[in-house]
Amino acid sequence: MTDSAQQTGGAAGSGADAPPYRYTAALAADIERRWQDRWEEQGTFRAPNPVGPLAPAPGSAEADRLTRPKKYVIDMFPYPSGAGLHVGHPLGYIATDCLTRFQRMAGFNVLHAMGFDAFGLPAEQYAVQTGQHPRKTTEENIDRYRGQMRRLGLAYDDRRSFATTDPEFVRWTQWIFLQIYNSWYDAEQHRARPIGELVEQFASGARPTPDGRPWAQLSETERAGVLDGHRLAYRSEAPVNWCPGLGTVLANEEVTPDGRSERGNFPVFRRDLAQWMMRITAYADRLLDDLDTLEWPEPVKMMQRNWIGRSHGARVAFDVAEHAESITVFTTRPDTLFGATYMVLAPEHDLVTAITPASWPADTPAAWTGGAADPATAVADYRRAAATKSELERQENKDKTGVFTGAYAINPVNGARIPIFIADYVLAGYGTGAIMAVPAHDHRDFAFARAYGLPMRCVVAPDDGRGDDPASWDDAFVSGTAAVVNSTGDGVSLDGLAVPEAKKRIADWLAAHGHGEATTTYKLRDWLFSRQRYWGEPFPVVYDEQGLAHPLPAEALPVELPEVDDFSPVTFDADDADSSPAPPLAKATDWVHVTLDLGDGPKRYRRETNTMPNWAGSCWYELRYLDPTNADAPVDPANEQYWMGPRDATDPGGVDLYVGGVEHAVLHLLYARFWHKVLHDLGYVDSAEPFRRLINQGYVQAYAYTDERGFYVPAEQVESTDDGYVYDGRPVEREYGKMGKSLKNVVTPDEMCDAYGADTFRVYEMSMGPLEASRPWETRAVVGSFRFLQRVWRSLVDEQTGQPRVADIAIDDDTRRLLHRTIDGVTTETAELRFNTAIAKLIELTNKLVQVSADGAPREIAEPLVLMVAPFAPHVAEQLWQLLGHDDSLAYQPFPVADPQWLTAPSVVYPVQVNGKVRGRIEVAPDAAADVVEAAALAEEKVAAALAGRTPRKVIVVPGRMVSVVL
RNA sequence: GCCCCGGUAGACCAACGGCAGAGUCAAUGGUCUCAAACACCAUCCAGUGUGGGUUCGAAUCCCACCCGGGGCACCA
Repeated sequence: MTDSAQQTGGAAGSGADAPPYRYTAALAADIERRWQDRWEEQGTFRAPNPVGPLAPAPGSAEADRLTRPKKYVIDMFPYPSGAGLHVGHPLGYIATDCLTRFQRMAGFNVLHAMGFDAFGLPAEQYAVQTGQHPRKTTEENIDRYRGQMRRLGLAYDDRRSFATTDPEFVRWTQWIFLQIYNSWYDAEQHRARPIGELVEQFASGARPTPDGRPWAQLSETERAGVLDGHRLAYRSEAPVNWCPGLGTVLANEEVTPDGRSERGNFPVFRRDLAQWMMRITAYADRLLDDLDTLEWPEPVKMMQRNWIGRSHGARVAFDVAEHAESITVFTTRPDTLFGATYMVLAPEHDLVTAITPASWPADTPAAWTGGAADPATAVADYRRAAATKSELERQENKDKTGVFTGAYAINPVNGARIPIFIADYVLAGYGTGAIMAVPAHDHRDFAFARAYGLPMRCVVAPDDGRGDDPASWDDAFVSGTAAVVNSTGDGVSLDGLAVPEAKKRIADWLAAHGHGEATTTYKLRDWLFSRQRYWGEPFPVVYDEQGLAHPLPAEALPVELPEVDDFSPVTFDADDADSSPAPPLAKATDWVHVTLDLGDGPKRYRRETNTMPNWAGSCWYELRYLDPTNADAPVDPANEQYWMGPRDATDPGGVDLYVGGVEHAVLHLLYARFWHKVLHDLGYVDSAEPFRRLINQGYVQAYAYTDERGFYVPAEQVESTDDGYVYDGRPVEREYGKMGKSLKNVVTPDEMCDAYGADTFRVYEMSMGPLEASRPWETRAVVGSFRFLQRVWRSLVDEQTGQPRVADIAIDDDTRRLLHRTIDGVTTETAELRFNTAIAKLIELTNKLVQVSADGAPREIAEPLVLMVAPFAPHVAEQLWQLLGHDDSLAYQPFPVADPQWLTAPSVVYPVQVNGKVRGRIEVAPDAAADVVEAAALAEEKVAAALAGRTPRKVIVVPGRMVSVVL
């Protein structure tokens, strides 16, 4: 496992007697440094904007670029961690860089930029430990990232880079927050509108207030409360995910299914706390439906669909027998209402206590009571047991448990008395927290009914031959298409209807009789937007003495973080569910208490001390690249329209290509879509979606090795022997996974640049496989890409003198055909991001070039080869281009175009199959008619022998491909 | 349990339904070298996870199963 570069002291190709101009790591480093400097000096990759500070001077080269079609291609920007980049991180960056370099040459105006998602926990935790300000840590890390990226030759527009922590960026993040705060969702028009328009509706009486009083009679506090019920950003006292171990609350998306924090894996508790929320649920339908307009990987779309979790069904109200209460259930199968034989409430359901009677009804089966003497005890015991069960235990144990409440409900369609249970298989947080149980047609209800001896009633006729007696079934019969039976009651009959029609009829009946209505529920919940952290965007909000929130005016932005001595929130024992959040900003009392004039004279106010979650900046950064220096708006509409606007009526617009890891499938991508849609509704952006096309790059994974004690050993020092893997003379176990410090298997791009140069590293990463595929890192294989570039170099440059050895040497037709086939293939493959096959074709052409270049390289091959290599190995390509006699950078040289004349061969060899086996080959003209080919095939010696005089039943000629003879 | 993605040479990966190999690493032999490394030349290497089906013809399309990776998981 020792790699060759290390054996030679760190730099490949170097040797005491190497020719002075051999392409070695040292020469590559020299070339790379030189071209990186030149690109920077000349602003080579600056993309012109239509308007604003980045608009080109008339008549400049950039002005010409504006006339071309555009491409906007970015990667998910990184959080700059203290560890720097390892070889896995830049996979996507290199891919978009190769693509955009190609697109520039192919005639597009290309916007390619990179920034930093720089708020976040690690810098803050470091600050807590060391006292170093997170800004300082962050800036140091960003500098390091910038250095590493520059060294890879990534061609970004340097004017468009920023960090989300930059005060100018924070200013617009806060500004967008205020736009969201000052908006409401008009469910009739399906779009966000300014809150002022809602106020007008209330004031004019066009929209009644919640309690019917005229708007003018409401107090200021009451009005604020009403409006908070509509604002897209609002404060609410609601159950939130409180994580004592992190000292902050978390969004639902940041909590794992087993109830722990995604970061840190600490326990999370539900607590009622006043927090900022984002009304993302208002956009549930559009976030779901618009997925269809996006070119995204299907798994990502599916994860978002699952997360939004829309389901259509009905709410049905069941009266409780001998009670004034009624219980509303949500069901997706209202057509099976006649099959409901019991009801289940979540243990936490509000009405449980109210409906539980003092004693068990007569004839209550012992199994239903949980062994308790009375229902109240049974319910209390069960609730306690359910509460102490962890989410994980609930999941692992799928056996249905529950207990009878002693109460009965009345089925509205037939008046049947059905027992009401509580059971933890019904979740408090979904639907209404109550279900009607239809054991014959639901797997879960079936299992519960079997366990507790509850009756079943078949109301959908099985069409799989199992018969219509549920007692004889092994499981529920679930069908969305079969016919409904046994469903005639109080003025309604569903018998004979197929399930979809039955759903509709019963919904109409329920609505007409006041028992319910068709409805839609979602798993998606509003987005918790407060964090008790220091290193985040402050909210641009203050509170007056009554506690009413006041947004700050745009001129007051950005609200900057105060300097503090202590960056830590008060953290608690990770299991201390009773603790309460205390944000670090609350300690900055001079900052918190301010005197402001918000229009009615100077008054005392208190600042919001929570900060925004670190998703805020990434919700809109793709817009800021478009107009990074705009001081009047997040982005000028003309610039947004040019780079991201919809292409046609069906196109949502957005970034032309977005590359990043699948781990952001729900969180970042859902939040960013939400903000974008709000900005779209309010008229700030033309595009309806932020990211038109998305590709998830694979992971670069690596082997890690553990010794007999289970400790990781440095992977680079492990050797592979016939007896297995050995470290320091002792056998070690190999495992495969992520690259990371703790696994001691990190390889950095800097090491690869030292050993081979950035161009080699780029070519290697791109030739490892398709972008979407994960692949194992193998340092020793990098040398293959190095050899390729070395062959290109050696063919075109004299290793002794450094002079070009290119000449106007004639090439034969076969070579010329290979050249044009390569151009054709590389163009297609590169445009489609199939870089591995594009590079393979370039290697093939290079190998041919080596063969024909004994006395010098034919210019006819050399020039297009250099241009085609350029997207992948830009530095060496620039150097060669210059040696070929060109003064300008090749960044905007037209990509070679294949001549169709040389794409067809002078003759075609057809394999001839007889009964599926290849028996011979014939060579004919490429445009030979089918009957000519057939005649030639049948006449071929070996084919004729195989035929042995028999007449073929059938002869198939596939033009250009093959001949198949069937006997 | 359900849903995705993937199984092709020792490894990574190619192959519009048409001769399984474009390319890379490794291995083996050679050239160069005092020797090695680098470099170069040459050679070796699989019938495509398994079983069916469709077809003149299947790695490719269909069905079932096995293995690996990922996602969801009592969502009514």
